[in-house]
Amino acid sequence: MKSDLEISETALTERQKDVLDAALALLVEAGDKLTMTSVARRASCSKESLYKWFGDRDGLLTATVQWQASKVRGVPVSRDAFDRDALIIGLERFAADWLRVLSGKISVALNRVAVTHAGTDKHELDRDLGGIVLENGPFAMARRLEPVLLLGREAGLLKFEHADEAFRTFFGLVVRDVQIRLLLGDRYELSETAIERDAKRATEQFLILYKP
Amino acid sequence: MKSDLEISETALTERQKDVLDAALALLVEAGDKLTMTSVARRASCSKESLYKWFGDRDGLLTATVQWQASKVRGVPVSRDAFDRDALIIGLERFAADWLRVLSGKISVALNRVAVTHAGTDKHELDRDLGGIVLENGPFAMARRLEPVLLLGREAGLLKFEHADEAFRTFFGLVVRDVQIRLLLGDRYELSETAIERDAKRATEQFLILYKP
DNA sequence: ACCGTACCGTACCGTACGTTACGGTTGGTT
DNA sequence: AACCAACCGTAACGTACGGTACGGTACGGT
Repeated sequence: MKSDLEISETALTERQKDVLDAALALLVEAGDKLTMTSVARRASCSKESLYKWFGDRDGLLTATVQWQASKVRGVPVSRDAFDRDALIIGLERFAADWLRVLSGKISVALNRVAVTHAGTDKHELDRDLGGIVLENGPFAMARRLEPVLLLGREAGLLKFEHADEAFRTFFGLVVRDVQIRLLLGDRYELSETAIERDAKRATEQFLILYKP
Repeated sequence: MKSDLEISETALTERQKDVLDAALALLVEAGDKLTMTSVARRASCSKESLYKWFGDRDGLLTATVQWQASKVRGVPVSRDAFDRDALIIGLERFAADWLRVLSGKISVALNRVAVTHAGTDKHELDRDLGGIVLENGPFAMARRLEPVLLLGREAGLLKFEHADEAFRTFFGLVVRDVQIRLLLGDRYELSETAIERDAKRATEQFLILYKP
């Protein structure tokens, strides 16, 4: 191993990453009917290795979700030159990024399996798919957006009491019924132009609601 | 049979309704790990009857979802004396009703199983759980809200181009991240006062965005 | 009294899949 | 060369569960 300094970290070998990518692809194609055998076959590895590396089926699913989550890290926002245009650009980019992720096949598949799992007890085990998705989805978005909102307020461009409330309203304006419709299997293509249009609209509406 | 005139209709006997209520309760408790045997035991009926009445497991699930859907019919809005207050009352009541339903255990359980099902191919079979939930959830809400919005515009209280777009914004302002968080298993209690507060807030925000 | 219908309870079957076990191959170390 | 660890492929095991079959009971009609 190269750097084993982290405390209790992933430390995935390349081989294991390949396996997780295979599992991810399978999850997108086949949903939760993904089977250990199918993953082994797809990744050209033995089931024994799967069990050695990931413990059991849940461990594999968890590792897969975390692996995908580790791939989508957001980009921060620079603090200097923060004026109204910068705020608008920032919000629009957030909204568009979010819609793009949300409507992607991978996100839909992952959210589906996490929702499915959230129904079957055995929560609290910190290996909790729903928690992981929540943590890397809405919550991560909130954390990333919060500094932007605070900067906006600091600069006198926004007015709100709690950043959390403001974020959740922005979330609603951006996502609307898109996610639930996709999760429920509604055919719903979101073109790039539609995404950008929606991002602009949500941002405009947000600015109206939270203008000083 | 009493009246076999309908083409392909529900025509549930009382006994069958009892069974579906049992299935519903089980679905709330156990999620999708509901098994034919458990339903039979809970409802004190034989598996043979389950298969005779509902065909197979999917048929039972579909019937259960439809049965629940048939129970929550909305109340219409009267057309006369439609002023600004009536509009506000109407919107707030819609929002509060919706939040109440949405955050209920039954709704969460049903949406979970529908999302799970939406991942497993065999769509398009018109016996489509996702479609049913969508139809009786967001789409039904849209149909119920549309006349209110149109009345509001007619009365010069609202300004919008497409009622659908306006509805979806209202949806976003009301639901925000509540539903996805609940579906993903986030502990999130929504008290009655919180519901009413949120309904008011969403309505206010909506009126600001769509004022003439 | 006899029969048909509808139903309950339960035993049973087939299969899919999670999990384990094992024999064989490869590649690096001594 | 000998050895060992890691891994592949596959066969096998156990079980949960969807689906079916069948015997037994209650009841209304004739």
